[in-house]
Amino acid sequence: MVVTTPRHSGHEHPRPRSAAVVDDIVAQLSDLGYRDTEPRRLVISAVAAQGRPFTAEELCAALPCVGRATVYRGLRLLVETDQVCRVLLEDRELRYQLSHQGHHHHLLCAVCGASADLEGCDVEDMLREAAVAAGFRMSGHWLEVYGQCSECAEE
Amino acid sequence: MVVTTPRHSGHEHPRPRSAAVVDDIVAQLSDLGYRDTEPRRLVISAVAAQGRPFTAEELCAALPCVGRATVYRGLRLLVETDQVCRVLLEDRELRYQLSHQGHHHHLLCAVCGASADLEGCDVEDMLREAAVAAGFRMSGHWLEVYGQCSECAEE
DNA sequence: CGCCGAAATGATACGTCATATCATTCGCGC
DNA sequence: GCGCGAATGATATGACGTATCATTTCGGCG
Repeated sequence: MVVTTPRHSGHEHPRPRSAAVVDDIVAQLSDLGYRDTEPRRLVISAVAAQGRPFTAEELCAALPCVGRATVYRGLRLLVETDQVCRVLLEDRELRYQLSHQGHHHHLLCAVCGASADLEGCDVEDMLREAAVAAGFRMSGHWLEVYGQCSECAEE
Repeated sequence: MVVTTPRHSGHEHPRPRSAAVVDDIVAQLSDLGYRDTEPRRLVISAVAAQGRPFTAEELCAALPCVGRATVYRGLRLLVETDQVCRVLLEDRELRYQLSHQGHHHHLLCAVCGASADLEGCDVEDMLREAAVAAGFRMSGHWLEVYGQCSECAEE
């Protein structure tokens, strides 16, 4: 269930755009029984502020006032509740980013680190068939695609 | 270039089958300028003796007489020369196995750890097209498929 | 409002995995 | 054999993430 953020009735407050995203996520977590805490909001806020896939350590660095363990726990919670998805770089470095939809895969720019969602590509069925041919029952998969985004490819 | 192991002219020696594989790999490394050393042969031999994807640590444990650094270096060399390929489990654990062919993907059994090569499935083209649609130039990808092999699925 | 139990936090210790360092050894071409 | 440079291995280092546990905080309830 996707809950859209309720609009304020009056004029716009000078509140950062991301605040709405944070409130939205906090509300969803609240529905699941997770508390609304200051450090957790800070983590979510920092996640929402990232422009591209980031590492857990980067998040820790961006949140010097929040304990490392809390950052890691918050990140894990967000992944488990599908608010954040994990992406794997070519060198096996693990990064995170806000997830915008259900299951999907990522195109990752090896130069600038930008990511794009891979659309109109359902490898799932293809993989399942190939798995069956090998006598396997497919239960999951991991797929990342690497390349260069249009901007970086120009240079 | 694939070099088949020369057969002995006479009768079969009681030499393990894997010895031929080891000789073969050592010969290929030699062509590339890498020396034929005792510890390296031990590493290759242990790799060839594995029945399924294994971790670097397992290899270290199987080779108590070889230094850890040497095991890791040997493994890295084998990966770089395409003698061994890396597979990634669902929990991000990295494993290795002898590679039998060029670029391909793996089906991994989550129960027994067995692996099978994914045949007749060229996701490459599909991914490349989807990448182009997103304005990316694809340069590589990482794909692992998880499931249960026929034996483990029965239970 | 104030209490209380459970959840959450954070400082820190710990564990794993892999690489860096560097003195010593060893393969191998001459 | 000789010697040079590759290879080794004991060890330090470091990245990354979790476990522990005393303390704090949330939020439901009377």
